Amino acid sequence: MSDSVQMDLSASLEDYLEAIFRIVQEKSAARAKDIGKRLKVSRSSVTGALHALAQRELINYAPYDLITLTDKGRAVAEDVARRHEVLRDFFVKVLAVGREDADEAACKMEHAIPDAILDRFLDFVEFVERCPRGGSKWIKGFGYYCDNDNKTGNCEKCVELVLDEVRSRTTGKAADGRTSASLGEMKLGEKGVIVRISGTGGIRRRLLDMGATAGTLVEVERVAPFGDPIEVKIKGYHLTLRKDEAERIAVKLI
Amino acid sequence: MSDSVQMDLSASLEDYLEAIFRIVQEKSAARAKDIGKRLKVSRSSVTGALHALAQRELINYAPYDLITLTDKGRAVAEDVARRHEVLRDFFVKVLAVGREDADEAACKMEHAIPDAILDRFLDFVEFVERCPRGGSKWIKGFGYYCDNDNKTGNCEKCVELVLDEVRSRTTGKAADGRTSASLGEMKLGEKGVIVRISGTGGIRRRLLDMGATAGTLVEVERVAPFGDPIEVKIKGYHLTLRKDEAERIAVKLI
DNA sequence: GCATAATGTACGGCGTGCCGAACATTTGGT
DNA sequence: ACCAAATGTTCGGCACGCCGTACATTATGC
Ligand SMILES: [Mn+2]
Ligand SMILES: [Mn+2]
Ligand SMILES: [Mn+2]
Ligand SMILES: [Mn+2]
Repeated sequence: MSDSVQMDLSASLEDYLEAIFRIVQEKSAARAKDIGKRLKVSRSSVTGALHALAQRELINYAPYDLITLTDKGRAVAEDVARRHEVLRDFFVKVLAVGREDADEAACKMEHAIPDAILDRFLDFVEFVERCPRGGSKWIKGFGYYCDNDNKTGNCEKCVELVLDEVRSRTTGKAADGRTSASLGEMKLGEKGVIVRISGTGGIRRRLLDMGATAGTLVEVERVAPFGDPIEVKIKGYHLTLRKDEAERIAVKLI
Repeated sequence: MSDSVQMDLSASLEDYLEAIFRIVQEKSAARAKDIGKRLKVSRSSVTGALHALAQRELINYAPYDLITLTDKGRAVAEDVARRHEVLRDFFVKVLAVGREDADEAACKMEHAIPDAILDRFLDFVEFVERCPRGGSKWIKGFGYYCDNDNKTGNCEKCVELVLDEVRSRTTGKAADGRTSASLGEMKLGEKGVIVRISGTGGIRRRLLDMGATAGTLVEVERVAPFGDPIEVKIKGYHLTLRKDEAERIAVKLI
């Protein structure tokens, strides 16, 4: 359900690949020096890793040349980055860990987490995010529990927060009253739940491949000037859709 | 707050130490063969690791002899085991992962998790366990969410479960109506929150060292025939207390 | 263009962790 | 007591992954 790409890379090589992926995102091509700096490793170590990655056909590598990812390499790198992000989001959004610490820990643990458990982490974060609009109060109960040493009582405060949440629960409308839409109409930062996927093109395939069916949470991450393309996060994956593709996906706003 | 013992062992050596710890728990002394079987590693690899551990004074080792842990070794092993258990408990109790998978994942990730985040995991599990008596319904909401694909609606069912929980919330009495007690009076499996630590002996010190103050959750894990000694879990640590020590710790049952 | 700096690579070395084969010791059955 | 099986150790070898040094190439300023 989750993976599809497995390459059995060492933790070290996964980190090199992830670093290249990030650098390419920023600068379109990576240079050994940047990789070394990012991973706190010497230039000669980078060369060694590049050979290993090139031999596995994960990067395009010629001595002294700029480094880019092959298609296979990008797929693997995206998988690593997804593990990183799912863990980090859990640490930040559920455990209320600071972004820096969360990133550091995620980058250590991403190499050890099995797919099935990663999926659970993702599900849990989504459960927390979707249940009530705008962030669950009961998860705020945890924040209260953490911060205020409210551990002697029987968690009155946290139950109170849950009650607040339930009382204030809306009927699932967006701020402006819309209750359903197509993915193409959603605005930056809005979240929704997939209701139907009408199209028949490659997108439908891609969505099904990653297990995104009706009920799956979608979040709009980026929108280009004229609303095309639109970047969404689904199941921890970042997906770029053309406007006409996005319009074929019916969602219910939450 | 959490650690106190850090030895900078490799993941591999931590696993050897943890294995020895477990085997000694079961059989009082470990033999190389059992270690190898447990870690799926050859006998010669075990010998190598034993040298490394002996050199760090973590095990008592003489060629051909039985293997035991030094005090330092036991302390480090307990720390590894705690990381393992905190993670496993989170996977099982919060993410609803099966025990086997949870153990396997925990044993991979235990080597990569920072102390601060481990503490958060522990806090989160305790938050879930303590909030309402007998396991939080809202965490059952997550189970429901996972199992039944209840993802299209706006989580009505899970809110319903939270409401149930809030309605049925009791005032914090034990099954037989007791509401407070000393740790010495608690029965197997009961949970409570520390209210006061009267003693002045080593226990007070030990509890404070691991950050257990008023408000800390306690669970009774084992009780010897005449209620002495009593084994409790506090902050992920397993603690064995004499009856007279336990009686000096006032708790509120939950 | 050319000197010089910046960057990249090759190589040898080190530490870790694993293995199998050969050898050593202990254990257990007779 | 003795022999065989079980168990433990040593040794050489391999794969990683890192480093520093020396050397090669490329970029940059003049
Ligand atoms: Mn990493
Ligand atoms: Mn990472
Ligand atoms: Mn482990
Ligand atoms: Mn473990």
